[in-house]
Amino acid sequence: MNNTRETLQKKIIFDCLKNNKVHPTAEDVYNIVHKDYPNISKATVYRVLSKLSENGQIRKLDFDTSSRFDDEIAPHYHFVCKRCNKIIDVFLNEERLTQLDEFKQTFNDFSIDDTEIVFKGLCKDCQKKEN
Amino acid sequence: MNNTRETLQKKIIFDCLKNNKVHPTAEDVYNIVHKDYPNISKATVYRVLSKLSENGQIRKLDFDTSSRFDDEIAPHYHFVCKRCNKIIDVFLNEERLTQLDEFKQTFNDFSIDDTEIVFKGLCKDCQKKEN
DNA sequence: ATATTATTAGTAATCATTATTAATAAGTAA
DNA sequence: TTACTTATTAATAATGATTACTAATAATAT
Repeated sequence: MNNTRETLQKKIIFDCLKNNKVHPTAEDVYNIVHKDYPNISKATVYRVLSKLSENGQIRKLDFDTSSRFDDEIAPHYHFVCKRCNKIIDVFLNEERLTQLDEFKQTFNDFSIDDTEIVFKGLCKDCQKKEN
Repeated sequence: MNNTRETLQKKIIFDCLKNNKVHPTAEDVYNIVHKDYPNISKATVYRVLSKLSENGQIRKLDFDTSSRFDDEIAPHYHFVCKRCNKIIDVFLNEERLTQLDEFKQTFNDFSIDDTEIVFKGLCKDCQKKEN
């Protein structure tokens, strides 16, 4: 006997993330699913997103006033534009990943499970507008 | 003519950060300064900390449910213990800083001003307790 | 010293998130 | 299929962090 249940709400919310790869907030997800499923509760969205990230099925990103959610669970990092707040995924190549791993092993005071890297600056479009 | 004023409150709050290098939240700072200056307002603490970080005099850290503030403005990164929530400063040596700079220059889609890195795992003490 | 106005204290308002609770429905067993 | 157990949900209240508001205060230019 399994103590979790497969519900329509969980499927809807998970699918929403799969179809909206823009790092939406819980509020964003609620607004999207609300269009097609107007009686889904906001608390359900928060709870399901929270549970999914606990289970490692999605990632919770905490570099903003409200948390954002990412269906991409492969190791990657983020760039945030200071002007338009756009978020761009940053993947490291093999060489960089190796460097990062080596670096993490140089610490004796702690063991590292997760690494979050956020780059901030101006995206291409906003650089143009700045001139 | 300067449109900002040097107030006792600003000095008290800035000094508080200098004397409490534990990455306190705004609430923490309020509680500390409140002991010696009971009529300082919580809104003032929030406003002054926000202004100081805008001016680059302190750093605002956003890896928690509430923002934390750091008087150390030299480039450095952070480790957060998942168990006891302790925060440890992580400084990169010259070699690593150079690697990071090189990496940042490989992007054509954006320019990078700031880089925030948060490592998460277990600190030495909590690793022991885990066994 | 006076005038101007940036800043503050105190508090209300807002925003994001979590807790509560009665109703619902997923999974199990009869 | 039907009944049963209880995880999950909808709706909403409560909480916690932060910001907005406003009259009073005090830093600085004149």
